[in-house]
Amino acid sequence: MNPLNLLDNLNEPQQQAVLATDTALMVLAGAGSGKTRVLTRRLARLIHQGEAGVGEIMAVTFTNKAALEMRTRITELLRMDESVARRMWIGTFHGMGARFLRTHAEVLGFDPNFVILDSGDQQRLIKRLSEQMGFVDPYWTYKRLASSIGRWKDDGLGPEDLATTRLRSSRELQRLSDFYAAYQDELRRMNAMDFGDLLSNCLKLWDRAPELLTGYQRRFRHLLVDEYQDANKVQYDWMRRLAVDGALCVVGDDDQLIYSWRGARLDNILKFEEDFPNARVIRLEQNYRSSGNILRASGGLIDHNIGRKGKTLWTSGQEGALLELYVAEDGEDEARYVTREIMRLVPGQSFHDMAVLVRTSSQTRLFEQAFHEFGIPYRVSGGLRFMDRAEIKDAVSYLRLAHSMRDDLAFDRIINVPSRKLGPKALEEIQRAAAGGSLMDGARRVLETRGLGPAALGQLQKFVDLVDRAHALLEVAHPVEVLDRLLEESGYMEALELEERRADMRENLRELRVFLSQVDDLGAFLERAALEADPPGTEQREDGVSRVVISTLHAAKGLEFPVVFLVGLEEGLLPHKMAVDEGGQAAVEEERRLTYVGMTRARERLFLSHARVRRMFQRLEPVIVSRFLKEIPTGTIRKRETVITARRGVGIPRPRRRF
DNA sequence: CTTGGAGTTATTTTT
DNA sequence: TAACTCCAAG
Repeated sequence: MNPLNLLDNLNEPQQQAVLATDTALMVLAGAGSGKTRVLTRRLARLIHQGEAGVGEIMAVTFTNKAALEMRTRITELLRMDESVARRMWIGTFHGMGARFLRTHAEVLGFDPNFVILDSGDQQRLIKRLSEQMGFVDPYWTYKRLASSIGRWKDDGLGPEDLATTRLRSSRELQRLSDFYAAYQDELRRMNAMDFGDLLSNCLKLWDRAPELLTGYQRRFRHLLVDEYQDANKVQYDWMRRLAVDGALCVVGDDDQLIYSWRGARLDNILKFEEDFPNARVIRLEQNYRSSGNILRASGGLIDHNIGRKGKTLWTSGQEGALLELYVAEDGEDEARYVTREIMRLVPGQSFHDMAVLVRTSSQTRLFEQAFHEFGIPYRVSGGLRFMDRAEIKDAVSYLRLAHSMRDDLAFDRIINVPSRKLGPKALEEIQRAAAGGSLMDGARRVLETRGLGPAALGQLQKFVDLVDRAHALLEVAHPVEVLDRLLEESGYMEALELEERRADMRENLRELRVFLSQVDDLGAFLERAALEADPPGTEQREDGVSRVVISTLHAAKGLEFPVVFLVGLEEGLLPHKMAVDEGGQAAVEEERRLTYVGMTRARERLFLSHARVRRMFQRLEPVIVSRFLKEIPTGTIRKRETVITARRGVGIPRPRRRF
């Protein structure tokens, strides 16, 4: 497009949102109202008009996918050179945080090559620490500890601030506060930060060195925040401090707030006008995505939420087809139904125009199986991610340890993988020898003092030598070579031979190798490995094959498809049992928003379904239909009769009546 | 001491 | 179903 026509094909409020750059701006953008278009045009215009240089704009998103998307669209819109586009600060909150903190790590007493812990690392550390400290409490499982600490960080609470939380007793308050503080000490000792630290340490950094903040405020002439409704306390503070009044634009939709479990607050939308008194608010309510029926159905559903700002989407488009509801016998039948419909639609639609949206990642398996059986190409997004696979984490841990010897979590993960007969007792000895230093140093000391049996010492020596050699090799060789040597000489590849899933694992490691070969700096690689669950070339798999997308509802936000299957509309799943049991009314409203997000992904056809019985763990449980289904206006849905399969009574067990 | 097997149990969503 | 704990063999 000619940059001069940046207002083409925009409606009145959209144009205003592109042009209003004199005061802070909040755009309340309903689903499908052209938000991304407005956002990219606004940025493109700022650059094109010379109101801000390419490097003076910051755009923050919540997911790497969204960041990449925005970057690509602006680059194309302005026909930017790759080298120029690179200078735009477009990324996730966490990515930006890491970037600031790497640059100024020493201000906070960290080494610039600090390690970023993912949630798995965090959990393992908390587990180890709670065992060490004798923190035993049936309620405070290490998982609960981990998620609570994460949540406190999201809420901007340090160990000293827990008094404001709802805890059972002052004794508990003290214990948790002590534990939280010990956890933070441990992170510091390891030169590590978890996800929450990437944000809260930025605030600390700016407190300690205000001139840095001033510098960045001057630098970033415009700050743009996407999916603003999902910002938590720390992200809000982060954003508010970085943006000078008038240089800020946030875009969000209270009906699509689906991350309150991570600290997102509706409050942010309400507070915006208080914190930026001159702020303008623009509402985008014309929907360009979905048919009238889909809009009416989803609008009827979301109307049942009490806590919302309220807005009414409208379209000038067609009513379109009615939604279809299918009641399946069980989960397998539901998957077969979706398969049949896809086959039926496929002459007119490409596979990649269709998506199956699920509440939990465990639901994906049924669809993968059915699609596999019927030869339907598919791609799973959300759910178990590339970087979470055991073999990938192992390989990355080897690299991490070679990169930073202080990375105790990496050490801990791989010291006995493959088995070196160095079990818990050996590790305990190493830990003792470390005496507060790193495990790597502890290992060296154990070797000096011969603090283990001869066989174990031999193995330990080999391990330490391997890491030392890899560390030295990093100076002169490409990381890929280092990885190859690590996996080969550690015996990891050999041990893989004994694994049952070795073909998969090998393939995954090969993909990791490809990804690694594309970077020239191990630090940059590890950064992305920590922050991006699915690095490019792994998740995207751009092989040109058109594939049906299977996605969790969370991962589907921001996407759209001509055909959407929203499955598992059952109590316990949607709304999820956890939300109903633990979160009460507010949590159910969030589940409703999640359903709303799913429905509004659809452009032309929306298929809903649920089963009559569902296999929960071992057991087939009778299903109660989702309350949300009843909240959808009846005139918008057509109910399809269950197709009675011939195998009924043979292959499909009937729900057993319980007494 | 380590390891593998048996038995048990608990299952959301993601940076 | 996978992830964890517990226990006995080597």
